[in-house]
Amino acid sequence: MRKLRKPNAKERILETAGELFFQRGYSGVGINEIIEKAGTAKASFYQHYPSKESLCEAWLRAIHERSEEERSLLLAASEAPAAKLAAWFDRLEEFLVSSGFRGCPYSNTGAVSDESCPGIVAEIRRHKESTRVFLRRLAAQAIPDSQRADEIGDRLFVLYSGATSEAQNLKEIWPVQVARAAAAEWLEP
Amino acid sequence: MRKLRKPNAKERILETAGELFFQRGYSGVGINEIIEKAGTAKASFYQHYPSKESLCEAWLRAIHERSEEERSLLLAASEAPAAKLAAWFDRLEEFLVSSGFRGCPYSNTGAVSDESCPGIVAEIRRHKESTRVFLRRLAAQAIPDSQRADEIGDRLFVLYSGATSEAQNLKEIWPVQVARAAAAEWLEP
DNA sequence: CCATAAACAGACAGACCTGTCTGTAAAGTG
DNA sequence: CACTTTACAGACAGGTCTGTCTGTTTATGG
Repeated sequence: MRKLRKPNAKERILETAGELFFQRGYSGVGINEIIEKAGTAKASFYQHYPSKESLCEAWLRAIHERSEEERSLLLAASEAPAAKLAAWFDRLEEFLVSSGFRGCPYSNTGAVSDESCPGIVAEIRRHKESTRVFLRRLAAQAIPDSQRADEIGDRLFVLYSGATSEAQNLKEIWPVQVARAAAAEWLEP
Repeated sequence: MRKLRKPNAKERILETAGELFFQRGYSGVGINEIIEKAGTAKASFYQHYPSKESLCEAWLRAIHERSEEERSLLLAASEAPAAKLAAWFDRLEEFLVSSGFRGCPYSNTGAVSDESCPGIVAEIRRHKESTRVFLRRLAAQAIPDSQRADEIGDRLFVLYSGATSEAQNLKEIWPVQVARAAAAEWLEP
């Protein structure tokens, strides 16, 4: 029986864990399943990640960085701010539909994490605050009054979160469409 | 050693489980802890509830009925619709603060429940749809055009959900205040 | 007073969990 | 070829989980 050694166990683990955490939740997936699906040994896992919690942090950090890139591109684009916002909601809609309405990875993870996982909680806060900043900047591109722009940005943040959450709970897309319509009204006064 | 028999084991279990499920999440609490804190025997538990899942359903049903009562009272009150809505957000704010920003029990439970728990998922949908209807009715009291009232009711629903969710994630109250301000604007055009 | 229902106590099975450990095999590097 | 790094294989400990089972005790209604 030949034993082939595949490189990049760390990345394979992160990739696999990401899919599983997203689909079934952090608490619903075990290390054993992750390493089995990733095709690695348990010893390899603990060589790269000191614990399951640290793997979760790495996952959240990874998807945070990907979304940060997208947002930078969108902010710098030459479209009208309202069009950018609409495109952003379009992306959310496509994401939710194609992933089976699994909702926001951060909120889902936060629902099962308390003060006993400070690293995870910190990643969630970091991402959420960053989302808030992004939406404030986007609002600022459409609204001259900076105080009003911050207020609208915060509203967009809350609305976006609710759309994601309720699309997940109801397995329906209308919350996103309702949110997009409301957001559009805020950006063209 | 005297063995005292306490009546109403079923209710004590439901009460205790409700607190624990709410504080630490459905998946974070085990039967053993519930019966220990409730002061009952395991056999007593399984005499009343066939499974942990059925206990969770009973819990969600119980808090759903309590909130339905509150909503009926609020809808029937003689205040102005905008005042009712403000009062509703006030209640949400107080609830979140006093409970340590634990968020929405339904959304939290939904984050760790998939198609393997159909009863739980059904309870969540039922409550969320009922919340949507409540807010549509409240909107209808302020907005004559029934189509517009439904649209605003749906927006209120999404906004309310986002406020609850992000207050939980950030452990801050401003999402609720932002949502209340936005909601107020919708109700006085 | 006796029969029955409801609650108690707690052991047990069987599965799963995280994390540790020992040892081996393959690849890269000098 | 020797040496080091990386990955594989899998047993193991120690714990938790749900759910079942046996048997005992208390209260209540007829």
